[in-house]
Amino acid sequence: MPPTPGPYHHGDLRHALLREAAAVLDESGVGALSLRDLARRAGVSPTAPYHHFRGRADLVHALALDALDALDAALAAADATQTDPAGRIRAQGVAYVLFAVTHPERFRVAFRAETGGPFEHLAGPGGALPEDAPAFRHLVRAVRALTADPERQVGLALATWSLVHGLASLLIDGPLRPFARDQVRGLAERAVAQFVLDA
Amino acid sequence: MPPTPGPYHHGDLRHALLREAAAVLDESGVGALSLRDLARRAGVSPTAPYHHFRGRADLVHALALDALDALDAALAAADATQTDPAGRIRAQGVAYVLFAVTHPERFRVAFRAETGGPFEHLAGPGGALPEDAPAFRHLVRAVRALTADPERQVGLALATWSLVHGLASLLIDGPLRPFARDQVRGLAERAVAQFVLDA
DNA sequence: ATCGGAATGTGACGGGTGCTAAGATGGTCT
DNA sequence: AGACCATCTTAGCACCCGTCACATTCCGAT
Repeated sequence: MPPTPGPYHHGDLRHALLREAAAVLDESGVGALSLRDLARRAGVSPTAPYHHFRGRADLVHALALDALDALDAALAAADATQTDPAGRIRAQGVAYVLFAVTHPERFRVAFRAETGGPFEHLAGPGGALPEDAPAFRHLVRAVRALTADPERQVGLALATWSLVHGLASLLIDGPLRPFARDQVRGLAERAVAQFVLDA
Repeated sequence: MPPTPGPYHHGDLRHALLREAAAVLDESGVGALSLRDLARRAGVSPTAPYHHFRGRADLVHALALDALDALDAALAAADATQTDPAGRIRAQGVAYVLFAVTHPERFRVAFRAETGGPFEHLAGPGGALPEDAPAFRHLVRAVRALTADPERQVGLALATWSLVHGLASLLIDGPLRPFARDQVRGLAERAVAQFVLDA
């Protein structure tokens, strides 16, 4: 007899799976995720997860959305610490990089298009800024407050986001990994400052 | 009888596997790579590849090195088209982004740390620029030619690389994907130009 | 030239995974 | 009470990775 067969219906399997998945993700990376393993951890049969996710890709997709939400929240919080537009942009940039360095796996999974990333729905006509993209909208608003010139708005927003995203990526995956955690803040601040010096 | 058993020794299996792998990578992504599948394509037994690669991760690592070499070559070529330092930096930036958009899977695999990326050996003490990092050294040289101030050298090199790397990543995986191919060049040029305006 | 080691290739095996199909169980609503 | 539906289970297929012992070929040393 199985030990503690437990109730036939788990009650909240989907969230339990997501919790376990987040733990595995943080400590072993997205490659270590396995529906069967998660089922095992949740004390449920190997194929039970398929009633809550269409497949592995769907589970990863859900994690990506969560990660993007977390990043979005961190940026919103950073944005709220400042009042002047330039300060808001700088704070968001630093927060962006710090989030990536603090939660590298979450950051990676948030921007992984392989399994149908979280930006599918944004396939609008090229040329326009994705104003409502999560983790981007706060930056757009701050830039709007900084300058009224639309041309400059697009350029500044795109450049700032690219800069911090690239810095974050290089710090996580690239040749900038050796940089210690406590240097990151200074690095990010200096990088972002190059843009918003002139209001 | 198996059709055309072929010679017992393939002769050049390692390179054959790498060629097939590159093809699979380009058209289906790194996730679709399988040693057994590659062996099948090369007309060889399922475990033959293990005599040329320690495992799947090793194969991916080799592909990453190749991809990084290709990027490095593209940057060197772009660098050579210009003579003045600012022009060299701009040309490299545009080439960087164009490479990523043209060969997204190669670009991705080049900067994938999950399976022990190609930047392992660069784990030097933090704070110093990785001068000899492939795909980075040409930029460092151009920056050196632009300004003599070491502080400014570091800032400019890091910021430029971060900018183009981030732009490339966002165009490939992120919310900037809808941007059409022919807009990319202009986007990259405008972004890079914001830095090297002042010599 | 031959002999023996090293490199390369083969087949079978254990452990793991994703995913589907068919049946069992338990809430829920009329 | 009865019927329905979501949830969970068992069984099974196909694929994969990596290791093992064994076969074949090449190549250099004697």
